[in-house]
Amino acid sequence: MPRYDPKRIEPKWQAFWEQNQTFKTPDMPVGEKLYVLDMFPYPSGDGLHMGHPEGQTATDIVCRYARMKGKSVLHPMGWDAFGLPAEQYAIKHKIHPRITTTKNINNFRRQEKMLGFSFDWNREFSTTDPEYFRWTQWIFLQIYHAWYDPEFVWTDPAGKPRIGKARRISELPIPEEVAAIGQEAVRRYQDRHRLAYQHEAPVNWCPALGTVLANEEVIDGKSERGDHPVVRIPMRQWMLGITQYAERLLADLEHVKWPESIKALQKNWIGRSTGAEVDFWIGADDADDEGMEAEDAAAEFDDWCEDRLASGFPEQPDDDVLRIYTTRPDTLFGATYMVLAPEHPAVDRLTTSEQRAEIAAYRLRAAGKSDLDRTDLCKDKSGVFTGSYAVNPVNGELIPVWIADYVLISYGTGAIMAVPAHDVRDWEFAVKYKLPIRPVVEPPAGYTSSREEQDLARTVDGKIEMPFTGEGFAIHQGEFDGLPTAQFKEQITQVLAERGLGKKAVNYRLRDWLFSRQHFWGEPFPLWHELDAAGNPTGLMRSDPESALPITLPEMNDFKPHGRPEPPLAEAPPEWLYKTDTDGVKLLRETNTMPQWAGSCWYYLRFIDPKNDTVFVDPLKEKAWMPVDLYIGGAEHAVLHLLYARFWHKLLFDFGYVSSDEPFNRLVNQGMILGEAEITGFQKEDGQWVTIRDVKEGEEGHVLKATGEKVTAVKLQPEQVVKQGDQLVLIEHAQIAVESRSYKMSKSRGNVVNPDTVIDEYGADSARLFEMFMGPLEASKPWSMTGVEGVSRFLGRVWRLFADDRSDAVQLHPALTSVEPTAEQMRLLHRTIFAVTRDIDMLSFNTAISRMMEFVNEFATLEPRPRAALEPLVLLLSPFAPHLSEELWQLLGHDKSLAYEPWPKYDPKLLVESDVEIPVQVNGKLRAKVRVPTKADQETAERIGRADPKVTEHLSGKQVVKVVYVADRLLNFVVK
RNA sequence: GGCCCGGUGGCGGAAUGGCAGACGCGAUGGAUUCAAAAUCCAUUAUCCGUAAAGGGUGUGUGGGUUCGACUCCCACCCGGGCCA
Repeated sequence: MPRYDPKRIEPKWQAFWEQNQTFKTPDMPVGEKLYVLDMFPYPSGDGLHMGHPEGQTATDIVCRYARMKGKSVLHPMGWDAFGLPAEQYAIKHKIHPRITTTKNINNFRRQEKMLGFSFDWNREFSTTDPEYFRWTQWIFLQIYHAWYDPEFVWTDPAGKPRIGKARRISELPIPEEVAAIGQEAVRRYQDRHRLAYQHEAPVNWCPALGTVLANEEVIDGKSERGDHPVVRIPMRQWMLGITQYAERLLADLEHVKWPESIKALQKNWIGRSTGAEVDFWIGADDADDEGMEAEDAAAEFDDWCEDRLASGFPEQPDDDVLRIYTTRPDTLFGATYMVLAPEHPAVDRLTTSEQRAEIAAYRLRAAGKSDLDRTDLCKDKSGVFTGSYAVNPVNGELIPVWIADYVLISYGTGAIMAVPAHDVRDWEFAVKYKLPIRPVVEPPAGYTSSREEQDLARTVDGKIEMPFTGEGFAIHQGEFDGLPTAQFKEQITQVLAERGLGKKAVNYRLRDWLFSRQHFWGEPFPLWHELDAAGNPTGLMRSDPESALPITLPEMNDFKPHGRPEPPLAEAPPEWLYKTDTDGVKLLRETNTMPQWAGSCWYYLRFIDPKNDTVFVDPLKEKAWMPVDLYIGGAEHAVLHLLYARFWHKLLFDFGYVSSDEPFNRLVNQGMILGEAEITGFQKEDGQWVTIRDVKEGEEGHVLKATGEKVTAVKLQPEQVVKQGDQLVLIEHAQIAVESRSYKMSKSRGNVVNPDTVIDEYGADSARLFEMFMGPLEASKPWSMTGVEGVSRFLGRVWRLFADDRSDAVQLHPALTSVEPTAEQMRLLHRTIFAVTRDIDMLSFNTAISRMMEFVNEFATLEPRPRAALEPLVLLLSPFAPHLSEELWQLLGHDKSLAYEPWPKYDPKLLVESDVEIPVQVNGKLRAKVRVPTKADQETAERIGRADPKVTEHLSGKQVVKVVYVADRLLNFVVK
């Protein structure tokens, strides 16, 4: 009596697919191509979590379906295996990351194979394979040897005119004065313009752990592990010039089929704003002259203005000005002070001797804070006066220059003009330090202040004052009074530009990409530092030739922190670290490694041509398979991975290495799978229950809102609670409301569901089917073991539909015969084919499964069963539950795999019935249902409708004012 | 604080202007069985009605548009995510 037995069926078909290379993809597509990609998994030591099979089942369904529709499908899998966790594990357990990585990959592969996905495993690779990172390094060299020419006019291979392009560094025009100095000056000039360049940037250095931490490992200025203080210290870093692509990364979002929410996230991240750059004069830097004498200053300022009128606004600001960026140049007249970031280079020269000590102390404190802490609006603003003044270019007024950590060196120019009347942060700061506040914009009539503005209200001389940050009309600005903000912005920018004092500017929140990490387990840079005779770096670089790639990691067994912020590779053996070039110059290898993002920036290209050892991807194959048609993964990569990959892709496009300007045409984010729902009640120490509204989550566990008294969370069973109104309450104490929600799966919460367990108990087909049946792909949904049991029961019913579970051998069910299906059965079949096909096309897998359940429910107990009507179900089900379907297909007497069997077609004629039941409403209320011929005209429908006794009753004595009739949908009488 | 997503039975969800609750879980009753597992059948939003027939209410709250609103518009409340 063979029951549905996934343990027998699933390994059998997995072996079959592997032996027969069922899913091997041809080098070049035959006919229509479809490239379906899952986001690159990081093979962690924990194995797959339930989110992996969710997105991957969705892509697998799409792929299996597309193959049956005759498309050439590329569906690969590989591993994003460089990264911190393996290295930290290595430090702790003294096991080389290569070993743990291999072990983790093997475990991941085993789990993936157990789920029966139709990947072409011949294309598998890991980012840690030298043959892969050889090309990661090669692409880095393309970036390194490039500069961005924003004005370059060209035509792309598709014939589209374009402006702006990455070009070879050798094509960079060298200014004559630079060329005149000599070759070294030219090299340094080129280095400043490369798309990969070095820069002193702050890193999160944790002295106690003796290591540099990633931003996400720092929480509130402390290390995530160990809670040790973290300081921001400047270190030489590699940066990639992604900001050069900001405009294209923004504009091209319009051309991809991505969720609007993800596009919005990327747009926010890029953060384009328009405004003006304006120079505030601070006087020439005289060592002996501290501060400005008012009269002298006025005269010198006039001279400076005249010079500027003649010379125009310079590209780079001179030392005698502070350049600021503002989105509100219309408020220049309201600027009453300036603020520099504590790290701003002009701080030293502006600081007067009496302020020096205070400034120094403040800068030290600011270094200990992260950017996040500094910009947090809830925090108190703080700052220190430098003792110096700058001149407001629009009115010649002297205004004090402060430093404050709410201004970030990395945003805009690192300096702002402060307009307290029209900016909440400036307002807070001005109020605190008693700086003048001067309104220059009047709110439009009927304006109500925002809550944020109201929160800052203060009373001066009996009048309430608060900042106004919106747009309005200019006041107290002489000739400009009355101008609306938008218009005034334009005009003042124009005026500043004419006088050489400012210019229109576009600014991005997006920063250049900090591309170096002080870690061992990453791709080495193919770069060398030149050393002088004394062994010190000269600042000049040499790159490895392409023939030297891959640059592999040195053999090292000790990665423990050495107490200095330099990377672990600085401790590498000398033969790896040093060499002498052919011209006798001594070289030191770059010891930073690339960030984990690097490997995932281009893996989708390598899958197209994974074994190629002459190019990173063959151009013909690239053109044939790209772009990725469907890309599914978690929303956690909405910004960084997708932005970085798009950036690399555009650069490769500029150089003609790839044929499309965007890599991922359609993107879908699968929702998170949460743990099973938990019901939680709260008890005080004396065991008294407290209602959820009185409880809040404190620093350590839950506390009472009113008193802060600790309460204990108690896990409850569903039988202990009952729904009352819109809340759940205890059955025993109806006034006590409890909490019911599902949490993200996490080890600490102990609610993690392991795919291995689910497969062991119910089989891969049930696991896959349930993940799809739970709800819409994009939604977050709680896991449920009884739910898996439900779909498992469904598969059992499908099994018994075809297989005889009472015989000893596996054989067809005797009730399955060649009996002619009825018209009604054929209509159900074709409606099911139609619905399942449409739902797969819309990635609406949960409803597709429902339709198949309805179909099966209809036939499950029928005897005899018409084989002709049932056989197509196996094909419909096969993308969802491939093992069971293959087994049934074989049982039905087919000797080939169904993987390439044509997808069932529906007959549109069979979708419509001869007559249809429609609701009859009177004044919008349902009163009867009547059967009318399909597509009946209104007259017929109305006649049948009126004839219904219920309708007659509701119409009697009333006057019908209107009849609404929608064919096949409804009939509605509007009566008085 | 900003942006985004969501709020429908005991639970997951279906319906995107036209019969609210498809499908599944859970629950209840029954059949089969010596018994169980498995399987099958029936009921299952809620209130009024002894029951049936029938009727009222109902998609977070309040308003609006419409013959008709879970669906569209406005305001608010709550939950989640991302960013600050």
